[in-house]
Amino acid sequence: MPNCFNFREFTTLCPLDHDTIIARLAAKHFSTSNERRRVKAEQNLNVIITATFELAATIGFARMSMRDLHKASGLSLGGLYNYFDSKESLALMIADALHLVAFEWLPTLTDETMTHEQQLEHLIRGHIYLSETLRPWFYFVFMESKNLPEPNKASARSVELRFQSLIATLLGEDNLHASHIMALMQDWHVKHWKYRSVNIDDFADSVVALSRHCLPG
Amino acid sequence: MPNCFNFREFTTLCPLDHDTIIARLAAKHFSTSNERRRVKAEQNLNVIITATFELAATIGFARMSMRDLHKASGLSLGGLYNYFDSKESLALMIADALHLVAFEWLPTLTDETMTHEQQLEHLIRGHIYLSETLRPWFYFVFMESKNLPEPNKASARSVELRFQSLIATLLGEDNLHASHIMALMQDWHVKHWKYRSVNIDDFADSVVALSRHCLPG
DNA sequence: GTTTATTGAACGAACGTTCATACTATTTTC
DNA sequence: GAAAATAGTATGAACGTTCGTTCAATAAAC
Repeated sequence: MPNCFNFREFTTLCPLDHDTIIARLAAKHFSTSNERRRVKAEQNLNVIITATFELAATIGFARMSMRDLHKASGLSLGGLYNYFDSKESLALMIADALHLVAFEWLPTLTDETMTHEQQLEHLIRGHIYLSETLRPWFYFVFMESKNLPEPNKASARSVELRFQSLIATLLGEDNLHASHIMALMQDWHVKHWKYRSVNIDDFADSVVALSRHCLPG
Repeated sequence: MPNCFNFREFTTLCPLDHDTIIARLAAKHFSTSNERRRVKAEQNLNVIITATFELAATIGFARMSMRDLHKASGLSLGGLYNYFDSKESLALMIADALHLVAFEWLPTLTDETMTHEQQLEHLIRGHIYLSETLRPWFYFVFMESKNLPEPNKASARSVELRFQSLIATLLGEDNLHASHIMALMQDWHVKHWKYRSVNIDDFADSVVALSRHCLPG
């Protein structure tokens, strides 16, 4: 694992975390105005989204009722609707926020001065470490995207395919191997119950090592 | 790919397919009695489960209403309840049937006379090919298990871990690499929209080749 | 004629959403 | 600086709909 970042180093170089995304969402939907109000809006948005993640992970987003969310967040039933237009739009807001923020930033981890092997390692570690920092977001989007309305489902797939193409290019346009690497990386958040006792750097090392066998030549 | 089965050969040697599982379910819930009735019960169970797979794949099982299922299956609203006790028990029936039938049979593909490398290949191809034959079952269980009641969720995880242990043993108790191989195999049904134009034997070849790098020594 | 299976209207509960009302800061008026 | 006016936010009872499920009535099978 020489000359590449580990998880600890990643957290210092990555500008994205849960609070950052919440702040951007709050800024987008509750434009400037008063400072005290902005802080309050951020707090409320935070508890709403955090509670949504917990409920969706245990009983599923579709089974989660607004009354569940009201009880879990502490906000009143009607008050929730100051932060989204409908239950469905809440899911869309979360999915859009992750896609915009995460998958625009990840490709900036590489540049053309690096070897393909180095770029591959940066993308893999970047993806795994970011999916740990934003694990509830990644898990929610993975699980709930499949029954979003068609345009949003298509957009989620296109985001995934775009990242996969990035990897495929490094492998000499080998999309099958690129799919394999995607599956390996995503397993960290999709099946996280398996990895409770696994160190994330060990996991990333292992995926990177396997991915080297996918390089051409 | 010498001395191991491909998908075509697999379909001739595997005793399990969609109709087999339906027949077992029908036999279990509609004991002997009349022959004509048994056939009718099998047909109805078939359309119910097939319609459930389609609806769950598009809008999700939780969003699927009994009226949706009634329209899609052609059975009356009340008539559905001759085949299960509640909506939830329908999901449980499907999950239990797959677990019982598939994961008890898969381990019979190997025996101790084979090398570890051969056993590994048999298990991997067996899993991938079976998940193709029973793709709607595998996809449904993968997607819906996570929000089943706790005992059933735990049982689904234990079934998965049991199969993973089988692989880990072949790798010298390397559970991390065994997890990787599970993730690679499952990608075939979890992200099948990616593999529309991929030949299943090519896919299995690729996973087997990667898995060889996980063998010790 | 008796048994078995099917039907869909009807039920109560729970759903997402709304809105008149109450509250709490901030601004304006004197 | 106190009082009044204004604007922004929070509340939860109430609304119409849809949900999973039941069951008296009906049809089919033996």
